[in-house]
Amino acid sequence: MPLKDSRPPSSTPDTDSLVRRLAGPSTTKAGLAKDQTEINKIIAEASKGSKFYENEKRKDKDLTERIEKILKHRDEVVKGVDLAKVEQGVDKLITQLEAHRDLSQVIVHVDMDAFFASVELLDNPDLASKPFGVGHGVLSTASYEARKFGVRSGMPTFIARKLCPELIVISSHFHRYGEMSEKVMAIFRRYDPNMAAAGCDEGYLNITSYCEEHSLTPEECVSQMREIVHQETKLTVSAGIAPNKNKPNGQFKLDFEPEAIKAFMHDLSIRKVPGVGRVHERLLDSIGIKTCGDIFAQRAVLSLMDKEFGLMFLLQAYLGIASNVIEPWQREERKSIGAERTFNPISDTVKIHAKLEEVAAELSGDMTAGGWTGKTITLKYKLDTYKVFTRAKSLDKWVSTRQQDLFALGKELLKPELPLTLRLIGLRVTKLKDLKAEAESKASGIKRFFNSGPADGSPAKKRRTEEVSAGEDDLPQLSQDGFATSMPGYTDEADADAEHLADMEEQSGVNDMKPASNIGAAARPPSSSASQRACTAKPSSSASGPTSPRKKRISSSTNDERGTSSDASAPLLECPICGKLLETDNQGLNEHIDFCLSKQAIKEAQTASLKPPSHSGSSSDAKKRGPKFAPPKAAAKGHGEGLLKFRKKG
DNA sequence: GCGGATCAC
DNA sequence: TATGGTGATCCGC
Repeated sequence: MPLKDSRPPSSTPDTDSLVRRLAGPSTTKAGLAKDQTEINKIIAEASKGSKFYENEKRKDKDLTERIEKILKHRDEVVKGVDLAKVEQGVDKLITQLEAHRDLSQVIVHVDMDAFFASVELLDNPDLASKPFGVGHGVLSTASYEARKFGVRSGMPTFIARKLCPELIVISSHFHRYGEMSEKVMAIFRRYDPNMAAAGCDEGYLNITSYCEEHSLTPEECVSQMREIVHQETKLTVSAGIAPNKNKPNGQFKLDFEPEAIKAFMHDLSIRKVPGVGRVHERLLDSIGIKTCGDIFAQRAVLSLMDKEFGLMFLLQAYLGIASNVIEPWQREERKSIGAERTFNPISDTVKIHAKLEEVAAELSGDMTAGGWTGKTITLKYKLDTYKVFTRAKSLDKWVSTRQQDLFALGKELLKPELPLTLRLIGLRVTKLKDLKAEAESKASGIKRFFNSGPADGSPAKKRRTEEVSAGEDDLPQLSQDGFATSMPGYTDEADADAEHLADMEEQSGVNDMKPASNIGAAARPPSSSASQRACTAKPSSSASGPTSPRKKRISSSTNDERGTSSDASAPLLECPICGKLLETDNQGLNEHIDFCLSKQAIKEAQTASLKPPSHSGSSSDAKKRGPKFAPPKAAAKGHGEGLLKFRKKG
């Protein structure tokens, strides 16, 4: 496209939102320091004119238009409505949520500091105090020194060098990260055998039992744990007891008091709430919400526009309430398996097929090693313009795991799309079937079933049980030779630090980042992610105790049938959302609430307890169209590890 | 069931 | 020169 752009670079100044967008998703936020705007400008300048830049510009424009529509819709919806009355309804909901806050569990969010960079430092002390990054075309992490220049994970190296000319770029050593990750996770498991790993450098622990049994305060317990990690691995880890986390090498505990929690949330950027990314941040900003505290002031609008904003989700953020159930990720939870690869743009169909074949080979290997098959196959491709498309097909039978068959299916899906100029191609299989479980159950009468013991719903108790039966041997993978080429997720605390360090590098203890995750007794369910999957070498096994300890976790997702589980025993509690009486303990109730916060449930709760005057909208709302905005209700649970695998290079 | 979006890591 | 990979969820149709 020899298209010329006739305008001088300066004639069309980038909008603020575009400049920020170009800075990358990992710019967690926080009022950008002065430096940050300067840095963003440099990044935007370096990107200017590229296809990537044009694509970001397009997305930014789309979002801007979407926001305009939302505001218009808001003005319409608010018209003639008694907002005070709507607020009263929301206040009732808040009261109910508050009444069921569970502060009984001590949840810790642990996060290794600049993980990849720290491991590299162990192996090469010469790097100490030097600005360096790890990665190939894109950095997966940056040392603290490099972050001072604005270098972040996820940043292309050519831009990183513009920000920091002396930057040292070294390649990744995933095998090492995997080894170290295992060591650290093993230490965490001493404190909570049921911990949930979130990527290879993060995790959530419920230390309630450990503290009791060892007569330790949460702070003592976590200090000790961090010290042991340091002694045994020379790596530092930050931890947040309750809500936030601090780093580097910091530790923070929030008082387990509703008021303290709300005060903490009040000034916390909405962007730090798990589930709120760059897009939702802008949408919320458009109606005056920048911090969790702002949610309260806008509750009437949020209630009237629940569909767009997700009222219950935001109220929980405002209150600092979230799930406090920590469980290791389980194999049954897997929903898809796939592979994709980026390359320099290709138009030649023969060459595109060659790439597709490589991807098919990789997927085949992963499916075979993991013991998976499925019923639906999805082709994904990204044009050289960065626009992404998917094409799927569901079969009558299980997808073959053979490379040639996957390749053939991929070609079939791709055919009607050609000709194309692509920069990425991928394949994914969903509607999975677990071949290992099947083989196992056939072989022996495995009893992987829940002995549903309702009474022991408390995580604390579960913890004790621990039955780790280790079965699993899977192991696999092994990379042959390998060199890991794929970028394993960035992670490493991705972001934030850069900006914070810029203005607060000194004070090591305070800088929270991320999330408001485990507020109070609520920990953010570690989300899924396989992020640094490539890093752990032998994953599975150790990881979670395979045998599913049972317990079927509640999915919190949309419409599952509402638990009719009326087990016996336990007191009766009323769910604030659905009003249902449950025979369970507080913990069980919390789980139910998570689960209950589905679209349907929210709707019921609102009409039942809110009842906005005019806007009762019956059902006509449906057509209201409009941009959608519904953050994950309860956040997914995290996996963490079972899927780490080793990638090889091709 | 499909495709686009958004998000986490 | 040049901007990742894996997996999940939600929504509209």
